[in-house]
Amino acid sequence: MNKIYKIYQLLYKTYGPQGWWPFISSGYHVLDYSFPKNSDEIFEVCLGSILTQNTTFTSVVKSLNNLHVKAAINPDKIESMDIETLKIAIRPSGYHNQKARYILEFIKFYKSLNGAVPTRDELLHVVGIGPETADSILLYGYNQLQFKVDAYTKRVLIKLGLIDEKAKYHDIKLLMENSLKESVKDKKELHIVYQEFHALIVNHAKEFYSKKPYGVGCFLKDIIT
DNA sequence: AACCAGGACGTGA
DNA sequence: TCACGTCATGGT
Repeated sequence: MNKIYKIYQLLYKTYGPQGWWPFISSGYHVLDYSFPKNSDEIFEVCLGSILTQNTTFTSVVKSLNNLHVKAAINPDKIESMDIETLKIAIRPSGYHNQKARYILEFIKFYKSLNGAVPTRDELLHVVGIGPETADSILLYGYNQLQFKVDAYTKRVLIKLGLIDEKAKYHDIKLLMENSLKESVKDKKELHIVYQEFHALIVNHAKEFYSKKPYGVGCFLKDIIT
């Protein structure tokens, strides 16, 4: 068994299932992987994925609630909104000028899909959608086998000596995906592992990797060596 | 008060 | 390609 999967197992045993993506109407959904249930929830994941760039999800929830009370977690509704109103609604999650534009750019793309599943490459061509946001949308919104790498993932893996400090997004993504594919053969189970793993890393890193020096008290170091 | 949060883009070298 | 500045609000 490879080290990456060992880390997953230890995190899962320690923290349990995370029910990662919270929905405005139904909240977290621990051990229920039947989400998103409809196009409204898919769009909500896309919106949240953009809004959460370099911000905490608690701030994103405030923004999503602001939109929700206007019944505006909907592509047409947002497009027809006054842009200043949109900016005010998403202000809690920061960068409201940029993110308002990103959201409107994404909606144009989203509507052109007509319900189809976007490819990763297509998403990357939308202004405001980088690798992590694309993977977030695909993994949590469209149930695709794309591992989402974030700053915490990199930080933890560097501390454990599993990647180089100069490792790039794609390097880390490949390490995670290849390691997990090797350990988990069932596709549905693998998808669940992708979702839970990212959530578990964030949960763990918030405690042990958010302030310097990183990794103090991190119990993952024990099983790696 | 300084620092960082579930990043992406534009610029110059 | 790559390092660096910028974007903004909220919590610790």
